[in-house]
Amino acid sequence: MLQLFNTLTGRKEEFHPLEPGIVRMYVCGDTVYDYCHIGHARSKIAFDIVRRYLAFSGYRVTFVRNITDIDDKIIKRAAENRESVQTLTQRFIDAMHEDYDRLGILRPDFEPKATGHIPSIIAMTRTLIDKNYAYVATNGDVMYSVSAFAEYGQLSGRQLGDLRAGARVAIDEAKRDPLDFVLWKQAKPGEPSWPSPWGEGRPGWHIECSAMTLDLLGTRFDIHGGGLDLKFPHHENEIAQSCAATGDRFATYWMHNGFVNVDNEKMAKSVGNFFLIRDVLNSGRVRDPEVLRFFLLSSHYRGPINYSLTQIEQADAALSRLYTALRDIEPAANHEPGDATRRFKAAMDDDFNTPDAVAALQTLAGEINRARANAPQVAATLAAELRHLGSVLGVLQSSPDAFLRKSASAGSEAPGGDAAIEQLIAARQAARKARNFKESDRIRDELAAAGVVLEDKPDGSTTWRRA
RNA sequence: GGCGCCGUGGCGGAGUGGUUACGCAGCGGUCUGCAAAACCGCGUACGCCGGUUCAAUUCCGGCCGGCGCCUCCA
Repeated sequence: MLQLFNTLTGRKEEFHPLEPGIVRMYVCGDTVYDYCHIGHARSKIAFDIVRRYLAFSGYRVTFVRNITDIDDKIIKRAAENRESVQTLTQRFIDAMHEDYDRLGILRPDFEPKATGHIPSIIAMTRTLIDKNYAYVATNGDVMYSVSAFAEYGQLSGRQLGDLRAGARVAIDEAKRDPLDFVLWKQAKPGEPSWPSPWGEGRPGWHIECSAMTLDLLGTRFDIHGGGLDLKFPHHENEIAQSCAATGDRFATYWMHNGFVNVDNEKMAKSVGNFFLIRDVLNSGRVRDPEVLRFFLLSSHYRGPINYSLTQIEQADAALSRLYTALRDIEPAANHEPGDATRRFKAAMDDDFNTPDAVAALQTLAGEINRARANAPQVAATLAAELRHLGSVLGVLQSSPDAFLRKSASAGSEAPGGDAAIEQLIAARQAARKARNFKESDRIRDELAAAGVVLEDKPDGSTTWRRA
């Protein structure tokens, strides 16, 4: 039985979808004005795992992840670049897809854009005004009145009074309450805008998610996810909007992933300590995108994770061990779920405990290594199990040799490529056959200097990988 | 100021009221022409101080240290 930590209640709860066997989930996506960094990757991978595991567990999953393609930062950046908002956002949407595809993050079933749901946004805003949850402020913006929603603060555990006492609440003359937030914003000259009952304008940030979930998932759905930083105010405001507008309960389970830190500090655009996904993947220090993915799975999704090259190297070593176990084994066509699968499921059922799930894979790799010499059929069966479980985490999807022969250390490429390596290995084989070990060791040293590690097998053949 | 999280062995990182996490690194061994990989074995743990308990890293309280949200943010 799957248990997941529900941020709304602060407890681990048994997971019961609204409709048996069917899960509908929504995850907050990105604002597309720049390239995605490792922090974005973590959130997307965390919920990609949730989705994959739910499907693995037999649920039919509808997965929605939005794109925020209109907001202040986008307008500002487009103006700086002297390009249209549409050109800018499309460029970064394409880049986002490229990055996420490389990381094995499955495309959502629906990937709505805010600008594609303007009529629903306007309709919901009108409903909120009609129900007295919203008002037109003195500056023409439509504001949500937080004091009208009795449950405001339930997700983030905050009291309105405490929030008002906070020193950092912006003072805005147009608001009746400093905590009120914008639903519909009056357009300034030259800004992208849409006609509305309140004049030309554009949506505020929070209303888009409420409108898109309503359009695609209805008034109630099972899981709503996003980064911890979205818990307040974004998700709090979504609840206030959706519950007030529809009278329904919105999402049953709220899930929030922890941050990626650098030197123990949150990775963020505003701090400037961020690493872009594409820069990391292209740095030459990451053998394969799966390494970055595996690194992000090495700690629990709710806790913080510290990004560093040392961590990446350790992830590379650990994942390479799994691939090494799969090498030279043809996985069996079928396999019965064994101890590893039971442990894997138990771990994942416990609020998606990926570190423990990975430990199950490592233990399985050890079993394969022990079985491979004396019980090849057993090894083939276990290898199939390992690959299958790996697919739930989105790793172990390459061929072992292809993975292990990629380089994890930039600048140590052997000249001439793989063909040259094979030639040198053949020359070394000849020297070994003639028991000219001085020459064979010389060739091995030469290859080692180029980052190529040789492994002689019992049958006399030699395989290779990159360090 | 309000709300919340964290502190596990050299590095990461799960977990548990009494029994092996797991990986990386290290040490010893097996295998190997020598290596590599693999396998076998080994080592240094649970921030500090109290309390509860037959027993606490694991529950409770306090302290110290680190971090997050309260403003855009995955």
